[in-house]
Amino acid sequence: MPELPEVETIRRDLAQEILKAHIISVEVLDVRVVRQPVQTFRQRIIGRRFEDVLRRGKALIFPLDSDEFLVIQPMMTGQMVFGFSPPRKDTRVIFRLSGNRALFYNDQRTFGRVLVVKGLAEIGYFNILGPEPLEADFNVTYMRGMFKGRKRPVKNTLMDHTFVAGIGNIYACEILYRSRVSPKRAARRLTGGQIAAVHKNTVEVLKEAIAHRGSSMRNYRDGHGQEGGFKNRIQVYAREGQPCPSCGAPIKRIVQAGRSTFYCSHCQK
DNA sequence: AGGTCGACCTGGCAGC
DNA sequence: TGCTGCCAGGTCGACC
Repeated sequence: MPELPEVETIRRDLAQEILKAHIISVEVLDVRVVRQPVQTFRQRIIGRRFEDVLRRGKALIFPLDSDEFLVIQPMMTGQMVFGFSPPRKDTRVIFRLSGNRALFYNDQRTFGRVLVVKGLAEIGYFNILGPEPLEADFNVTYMRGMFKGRKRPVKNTLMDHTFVAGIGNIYACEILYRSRVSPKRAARRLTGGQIAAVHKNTVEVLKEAIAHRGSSMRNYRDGHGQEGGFKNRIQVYAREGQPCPSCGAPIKRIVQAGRSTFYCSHCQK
């Protein structure tokens, strides 16, 4: 599901709609996504007001006027959609807001996590997460250090959120394609030039994907339920057998650490 | 200690 | 129209 560009798009959409909105009531339609006792969750969220909408890695953070935080990790298929629409089959939580508005947490596979915490440190994810790739501390020097001595493939390293936050399977594939670096190459075997290219393309691809409101391959929808436009700019992900945009050779699919990787074996070395 | 592998789930799609 | 098997934007604990 959503990687950094998608979660950032949702964040921006919701920030336009729900700031200062009061949560009138909450309907938990599927208790599995609420990662704390539902009674506790309801007590701590009902009557509160949204003060902001933040993002860290692939998680949405909603500071509340109680100084607590509503945290949502959409995982593979979670959506956070603002509107007036009726619930869907995969709607798991409905936040009823003032003005007859609502926020729908939809999640086909129910891997997502919804909960209220006093501090973000209560959630393990935030404690192990690496730097934000669009912040200044994620520079070439940092990337050199993160690849140094790593035997594992560069693709797996890029997707490891303890090294850098927010990069998932789609963007790892696209970043390496643009960098002309093989996903199978051991991270420690990248040349200085390749590291610089991967760093530059990480920043560029993520920024471009945000500008196009993310990639809707299957389930992803933005904060208004619309698809993202970056899907049309994807060059290798989920394109097995189709011609490489650069050389025309068929895009290959391999499996690395249990995840599909798409690349051009002719262009990426 | 670094790195990989199931488990967690529902549903769409290809093939028979 | 089924059925089966495979696949899917993530994370984490178990295990090598």
